[in-house]
Amino acid sequence: MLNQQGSGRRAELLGMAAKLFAERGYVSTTVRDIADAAGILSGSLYHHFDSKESMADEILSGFLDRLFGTYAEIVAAGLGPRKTLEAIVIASFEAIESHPSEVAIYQNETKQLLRLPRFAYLEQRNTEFRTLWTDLLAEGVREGVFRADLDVELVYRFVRDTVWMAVHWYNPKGSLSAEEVARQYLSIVLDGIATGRRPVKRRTGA
Amino acid sequence: MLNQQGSGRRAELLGMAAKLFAERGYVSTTVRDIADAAGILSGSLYHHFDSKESMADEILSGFLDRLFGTYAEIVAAGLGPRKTLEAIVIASFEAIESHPSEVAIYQNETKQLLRLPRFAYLEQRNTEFRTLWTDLLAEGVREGVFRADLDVELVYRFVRDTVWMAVHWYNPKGSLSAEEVARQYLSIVLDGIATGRRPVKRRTGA
Amino acid sequence: MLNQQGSGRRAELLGMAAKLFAERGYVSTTVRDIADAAGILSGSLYHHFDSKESMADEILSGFLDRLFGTYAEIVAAGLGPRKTLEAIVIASFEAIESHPSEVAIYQNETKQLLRLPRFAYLEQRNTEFRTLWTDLLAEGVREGVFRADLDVELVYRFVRDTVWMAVHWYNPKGSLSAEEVARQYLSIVLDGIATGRRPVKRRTGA
Amino acid sequence: MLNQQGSGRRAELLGMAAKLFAERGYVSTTVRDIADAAGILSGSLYHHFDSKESMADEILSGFLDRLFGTYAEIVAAGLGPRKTLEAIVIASFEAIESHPSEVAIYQNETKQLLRLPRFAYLEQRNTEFRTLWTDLLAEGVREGVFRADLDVELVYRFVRDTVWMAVHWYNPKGSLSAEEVARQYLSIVLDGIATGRRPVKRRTGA
DNA sequence: GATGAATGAGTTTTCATTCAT
DNA sequence: TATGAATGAAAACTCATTCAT
Repeated sequence: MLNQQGSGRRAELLGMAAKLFAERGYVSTTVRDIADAAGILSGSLYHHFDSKESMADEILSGFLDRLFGTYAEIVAAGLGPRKTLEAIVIASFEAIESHPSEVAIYQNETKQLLRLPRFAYLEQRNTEFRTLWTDLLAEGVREGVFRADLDVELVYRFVRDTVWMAVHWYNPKGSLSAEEVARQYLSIVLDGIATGRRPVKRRTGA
Repeated sequence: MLNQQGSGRRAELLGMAAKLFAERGYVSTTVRDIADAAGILSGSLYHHFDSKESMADEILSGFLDRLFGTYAEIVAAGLGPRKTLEAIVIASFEAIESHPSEVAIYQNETKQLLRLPRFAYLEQRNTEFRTLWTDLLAEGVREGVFRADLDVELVYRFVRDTVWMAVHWYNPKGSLSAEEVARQYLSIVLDGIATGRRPVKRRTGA
Repeated sequence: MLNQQGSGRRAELLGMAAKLFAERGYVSTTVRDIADAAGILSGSLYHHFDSKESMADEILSGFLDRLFGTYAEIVAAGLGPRKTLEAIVIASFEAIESHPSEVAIYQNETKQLLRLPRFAYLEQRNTEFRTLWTDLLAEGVREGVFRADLDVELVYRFVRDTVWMAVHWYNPKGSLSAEEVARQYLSIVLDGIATGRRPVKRRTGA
Repeated sequence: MLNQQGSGRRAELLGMAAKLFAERGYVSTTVRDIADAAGILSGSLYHHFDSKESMADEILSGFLDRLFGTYAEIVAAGLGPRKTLEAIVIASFEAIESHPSEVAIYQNETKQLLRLPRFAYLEQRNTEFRTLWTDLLAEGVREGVFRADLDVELVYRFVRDTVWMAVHWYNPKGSLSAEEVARQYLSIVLDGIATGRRPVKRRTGA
C-alpha cells in the first residue's frame, strides 16, 4: 500500500539501487555497483534510467509522496495532538520497517542532494515536515498536553532526528516490531527516562 | 584545552579540511577543494600530508582522543548515574560547540571510513561509547533513578543518536549556549515532553 | 523523376534519416534520433537497415546516381560551353530545391564518410565532377567564351563550392524559385558584381 | 600579430586540438586523439582545460576576436566600397593562410556548436559579418560601383560562402600566395568569368 | 515489423597522487 | 614549501548493434 513504484524490471533495479545507496551512500555507490548487483553491464542501466541522479530522484520522490500522503491522512483525522503525535511516530517507524533503504537515503543524502536543482523538493518536504511538527507541538502546548517550558523548535528538531535515526539500528528481523519500538520510543519522548516526579526545573538561562 | 592538533600551517590546513569534510562529506570533498581553500595547488598538500585519508585520520583520531579523555574523567569522578549522564551530555554538547566539524565528520563519515583498515579504531570508540552508556544506564536502573521498563539497548541508541544529531542544527552563534541546549535536551530525555504523571503503561505487545 | 528510393516504409525512414543527417550531421545523429523521429524503438530500425552506415550509403548513392545521370544527359546534349554551364548550374540548384537533405549530406559529410571504404565511390564522383567542369571550362576558354586569364583549377573550385553552398541558405518556400536563384547566381559568376568594363588587370605577382 | 593565444604548453595543446578539430571535425575528434597527439594521457588534458568544449571555445573566440578586429580596422579606414571589399577579401584569405585550422573549424562546426549556449557569440559574429557585408554592398550599389540588379542578400551569401570555402582547398605551401588567390578570386567576383560585355540582363522572373 | 532488454566498446571527465624544478 | 605538468585508475554516460519474444 505504501509501495508500487513502477513496472517490472525498472522497479527491481530501483530496489537494488536503493539498497546500495542506503548501504554505501549515494556518492560511493557506483553505477557499476548497481549494475553488478543486477547482473548486467553498467551501460545497460541507461536503457532504464537517464542517470544515477534520476534513480535517486525516482526512489526518493516516490517514497516521500507516499509517506507524506500518510502523514496528511493522519493529520486530517483530527485525533488531537497527543494521538496525532503517536500516530505520526508510529507511521514513521513503519516506514523504517517497510522501506529502510528509502528512509536511510532520505536521512543521509538529503544534504548532498539538495545541491542539485532537481532535488529542490526535498527542501519543501523538510519545510512541510517542520510545519507539521511545530503546529502539532504548539497545539499540544495550548491544550496542556505538552510541556510549556520547552522550546518548540528544539523539541521539533529533537523528535525529527530521533525518529529517523532509528533507521540506523532498527532491524526488521529482530524481536521488536516497528510498533513496539515506536511505543517504547514514544514512552521515552513523552515521559522521559527518569523515574518519579520530575524535580523542580530551573528554567534554563534564568 | 580540547585543542592543539599540530603546529602552524599543518593545523591550519587540517582545520580547512575538517570544515570541508563536514560540509560536503569526505568523499565529495576533493583534495583540490582543500587546496583551493588554502590558496595552494592540490599537489602542494602532499608536502604536509601523506594522503586525503591521513588528513581525515588525523582530524578524527586527535579529536576522539581528547573527547574520550574527557568522558573518562567524568566517569572517574564517580558522580552517580544521573549526574554522570548529565555531565556526559553536557560535554558532548560542548564538543559540538567547540568542534562542530569534527563531530559532523564523526557522525556522518564513520560508516564509510570504517571500511578502511586504518580507521578500525572508530569501531573501538563506538564499543567504548556503548559500554559507557549501557553501564551507566544499567547502574541508574539498579539505583532506581532510571525507569526499569525500558530496553537499555534501545535507550542507549536513542541517547547516542540524539546527542550527536544536534550537530546538524546547533548554531554556536545562536541565542542558546551549548549548556542551555544540553539542559533542555536533558530535560526532555529525563522527563519527557508530556505534562503530568505518566499514565499506566501498557507494556507494548501485551 | 529524380526520386524513388525504395518502397513505402523504407523510403519514409530514409527520408527521416536524411533530414536528421542534414540538420545535425551524420556523427551527431544517433540511431535513436532517427527511431524517435519515426516513432519506433532504435532496435527496430535494424529490421529495415543493416546499419547507420548503410542508411547514409543508400541515401547518398541513390541521390548521386540520379544527379550525375542528369549531368551526363546535359553534357550529352552538346549545347556548347556556356549553355552547358548554365544547364548544370540550374540542375544543381534544382537538386538543392528538391533534395536539400541529400545535398547537405553530400556537402558536409563527404570528408568524414570518405574514411570508410564503402564510401569510396564519393571520391569517384568528385573526380567525375571535377573532370566535367575543367573540361567544360577549358573548352569555353578555347572557344573564347570564358576568360583566358583565370586559373581553370581555381575557377572550378570556386564554382563547385559556391553552387553547393546554396544549400545552406536556399529556402524552397521563399520568394525566389530555384531557377531564379540560379539565374542570379549565373549572372554573378559570368559577369561579376562590378559595374562597367573591367579595368586593366595588373596580373597578380607579375 | 594575428596570433598569441596563451602561454606555453597551453597554446601548444590548443594548436594541436585545432588541427585535429579541423581535420576530423569537432565531434569525431576524441579527447584521446588530442592527448595522443600531445604525447600525454587524455586525463592530463584536464589539467589545462575544463572540457573539450572549452578548448573549441578558446580556439574560436580568440581567433574571431582577432579576425573581426582586423575587419573593423579595415572598415574604419574608409577606403570606399570597392577597396574595402578587396581589403576584406584579402584579409580573409590571409586568415585562411595563417590560421587554416581555425577557419575550418569556424566554417564546419559553427552550426553544431551553436546548439551549445556558450557558443552563442558565434551567432553574434555571424550577424556582425552579415551587417558588414550588406552595408558594404549597399553602399557600393549607391555609389554605382556594384551592380544594382542583383539581390544584395544573395550576393552577400554568395561572397560569404565562397571566401571561406577556400579553406578547403587552399594550400599555403602551393605556388599561389594568399594574396594572389585573393586577387583572382576578386577578379571573378567583380568581373565574372565570361568574356566581353555582359548581355542585356533579363531580370529573373520577368 | 516491432518491443524490451541487453551488450561491448568507447567517450568525456574526475581525482588522488607523484615528481622534477 | 610551493608550482606545474603529468599519471593511472576509475567514474558516469553514450551509442551502434543484437536478439529472444
